[in-house]
Amino acid sequence: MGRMPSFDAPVVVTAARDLFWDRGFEAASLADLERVTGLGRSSLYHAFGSKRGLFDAAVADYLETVIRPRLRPLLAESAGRAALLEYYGGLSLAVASLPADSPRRGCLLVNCAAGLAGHDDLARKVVDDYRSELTAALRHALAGAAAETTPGTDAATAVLEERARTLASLSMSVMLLARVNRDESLALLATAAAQVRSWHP
Amino acid sequence: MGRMPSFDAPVVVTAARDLFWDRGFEAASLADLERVTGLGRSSLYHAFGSKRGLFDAAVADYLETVIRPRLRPLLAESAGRAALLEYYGGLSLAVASLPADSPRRGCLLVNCAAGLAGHDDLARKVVDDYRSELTAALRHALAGAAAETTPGTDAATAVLEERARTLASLSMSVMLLARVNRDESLALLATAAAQVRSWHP
DNA sequence: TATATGCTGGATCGAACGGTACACAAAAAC
DNA sequence: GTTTTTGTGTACCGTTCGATCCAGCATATA
Repeated sequence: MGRMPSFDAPVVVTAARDLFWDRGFEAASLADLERVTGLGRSSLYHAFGSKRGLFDAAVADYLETVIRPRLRPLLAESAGRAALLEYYGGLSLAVASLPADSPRRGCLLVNCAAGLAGHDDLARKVVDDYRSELTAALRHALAGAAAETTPGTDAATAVLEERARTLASLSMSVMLLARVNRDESLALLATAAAQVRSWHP
Repeated sequence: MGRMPSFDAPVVVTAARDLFWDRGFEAASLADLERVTGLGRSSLYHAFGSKRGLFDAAVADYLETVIRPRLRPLLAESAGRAALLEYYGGLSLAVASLPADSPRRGCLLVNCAAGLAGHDDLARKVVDDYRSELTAALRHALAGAAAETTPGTDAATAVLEERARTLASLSMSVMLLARVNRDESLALLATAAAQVRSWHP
């Protein structure tokens, strides 16, 4: 009973997500959101309640369609050295192939860490959960790699933790630099891959 | 000829700098700037021309009074292992001692990288110059450390470059995380110091 | 077809935004 | 003391912000 929405919700969220990705939460205006989604204010507010509601939906979409597909191979049972190197390869391809004016440069959540998360506890938690998830995925693949290259010896968990933390931080810096200096971002990705190779030759 | 300013310019710039540091360029309103500086709009515009002019002055002050004093020891003739470890020690102290609601958490320029620098070429250049300066300082101290621990052998420049890039990236991540998860930020600083120790035992 | 329900377009809201105009006050120059 | 130059306070500019309201329309249910 009642009229059906004339838009496709996932498409709208994706369009909004790319705008937030590019501009950040505050700098993305409702006029911009109307433009990129093709929806009027009424529909936007009816469907998402507020600008923040739309942003939250965009973040959820970002995690599910951008972040997790990238991390999934690192979490596979068999993940190890090769999965790590493919992770960096895929990231390099993405950074290198994006046009300079693409809205999808860097990472929505890394940008969020420097912006919203400074004063919004909810946003801070989302960003920290992302960091945690990224670190866990890298840790898992590092453990697998250690089992491959030095079979039989359990890697010291302290070493594993430090390496995972290091790689996660390098990934975040890569995303930060992607908006500032693409060549440096790519060089950093190469450095991260080289680090993995030196740990697991 | 003419009236003297009734304010101390460096004090005003410092106050504005701390606000920009905390909120970022766009989220710091003129009303906020009036409040923290104690000056009226007229005086602000008369002295700095625009909000952006004040921001640029704040960035210059930030580089000169916050960044460069920290990097200077790394650039000393004698800089090496000890200088690097002291650099991380100082950073740890700063991150650990700042109250959770301090405006001076993280790094103004790292925040800028995720915000303004995305669409402002001038800001992008300032941020990239900062990255370059940070990397150069770390590279210099790493070269010194290599000369200390393995005297006589010139360190391979490629290795030096990768290590400098890694440490610079870790520093930027530390600043990013300082606004999100202080404990993780400190853990990352400890990891960076441990990395230096493992390279130069 | 009648009705109930929910989507949509457009107008509009009050608040906040960055920026400006101008009269006045104060101090240096003469 | 007069003049000249410059800083300051106040009021206000037009624009944009996120958000809301409401009339009208489309459609699933009965």
